[in-house]
Amino acid sequence: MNTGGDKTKLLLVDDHAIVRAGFRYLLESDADYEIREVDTAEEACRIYSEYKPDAVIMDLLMPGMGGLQGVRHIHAKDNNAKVLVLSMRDDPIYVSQATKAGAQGYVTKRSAPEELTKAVAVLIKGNNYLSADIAKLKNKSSKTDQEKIDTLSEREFEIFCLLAEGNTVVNISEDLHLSPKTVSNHRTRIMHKLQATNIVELSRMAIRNGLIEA
Amino acid sequence: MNTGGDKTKLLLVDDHAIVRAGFRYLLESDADYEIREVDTAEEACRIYSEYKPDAVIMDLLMPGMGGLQGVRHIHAKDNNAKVLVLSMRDDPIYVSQATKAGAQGYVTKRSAPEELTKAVAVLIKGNNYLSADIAKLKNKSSKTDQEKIDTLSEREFEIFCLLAEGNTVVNISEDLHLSPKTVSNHRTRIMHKLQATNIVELSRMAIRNGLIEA
DNA sequence: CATTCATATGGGAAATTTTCCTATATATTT
DNA sequence: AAATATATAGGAAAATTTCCCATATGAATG
Repeated sequence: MNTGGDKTKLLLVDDHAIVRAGFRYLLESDADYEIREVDTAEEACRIYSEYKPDAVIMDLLMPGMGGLQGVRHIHAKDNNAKVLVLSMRDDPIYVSQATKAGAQGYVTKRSAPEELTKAVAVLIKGNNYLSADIAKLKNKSSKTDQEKIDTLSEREFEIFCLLAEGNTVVNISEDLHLSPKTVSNHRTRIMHKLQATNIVELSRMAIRNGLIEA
Repeated sequence: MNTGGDKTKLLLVDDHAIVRAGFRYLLESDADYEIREVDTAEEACRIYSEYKPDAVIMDLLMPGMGGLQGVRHIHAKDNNAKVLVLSMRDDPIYVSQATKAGAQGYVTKRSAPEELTKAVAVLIKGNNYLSADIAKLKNKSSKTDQEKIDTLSEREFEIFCLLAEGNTVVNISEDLHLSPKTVSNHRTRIMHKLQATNIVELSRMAIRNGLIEA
């Protein structure tokens, strides 16, 4: 923990030196932290046990194992570890993934500076923090992609993947020995279930969720 | 190298044990290799210098640094390293990337078993190997995505990105204050120039090339 | 300077695709 | 036995896409 009178220790994990420098600047002007920086999740895992930081600030998109894996590893080492995830994306795709991996907080590059320091303070007190813009986005799309995809029947899921890969209705109907009408109707149902307004949204959803590759 | 009388040493890098097992089986029934397996590119880099394999067989899509990075690292360690890239995708998107990274060979999961063993043998003799199906695909789509995208005019590129993000023709026409007919005609031209047969292919091309996010 | 060329713009008509509604068959659950 | 979910597909209307054409404009070229 950090029960003594010594400084609160932070570990800053990001592959961009500029981002680390920015975060360090913000944090140091907010409170008297002791901060250590590393540029890979691998390195973070390596020094975690030795450095024993009060909180880790972890970027998600990094070369190597990536931040998500990093969070998992650190959480495995110390299930009281406090990890604030810093996403360089706008959308909250990784929020639930990060939470599952063991993160207590989630902010994006778009978050206001005060939010970033506040998030760190909140985590250190032992609470969770979800950035305001992310919370808003999460609400907007009330259901996650995964939840929507889960409502598809087996056949629908099969056709969903084929459509997402760019196969045409006629193509699929030939592959599956069905009438084009059948596939076309499945298609419409799938779009409804996934709340997609066109086929491109559907395809991107499949890509985002790792069902197919771009 | 391996000038002595000892066995030819191979390093098999793939995160799927089943694939490694399959490759090992094929290789062992082809020649008397000494084979070592690892499941990450990181691990491969770590043991490369110590194991000094005559050739490395590397999958591209792996958790962690990924195969491409792995090839680069190994090539940096030993610029005589022989690396056969094993792609789990059908399309040859990564061929030039892999070659640039320092790979001497490229085969896919679709390649015939004899091709896989042949590729390894060819590499060890010091030559390059490109699998037949990949060569065919490369010819068919003689132009790379980038080259095709480069043929788009400014307006076309603008509309290309909007379409790729899932905007409809009518939507775009309103945004750009154009007739839906105009955008629709642009759309058709774009599809021709990019040799896409439908809008999903177009979108995936944009995602693959980092123009938009999934 | 006239001409050629690429580009941007859109109309018209045909072809295709998508949607919406309906209906049947089958399997599962209650 | 009845209700429910799913897979299948037809018909008709609506929407989209393609293809061909035409015009306008600006840049490049002989």
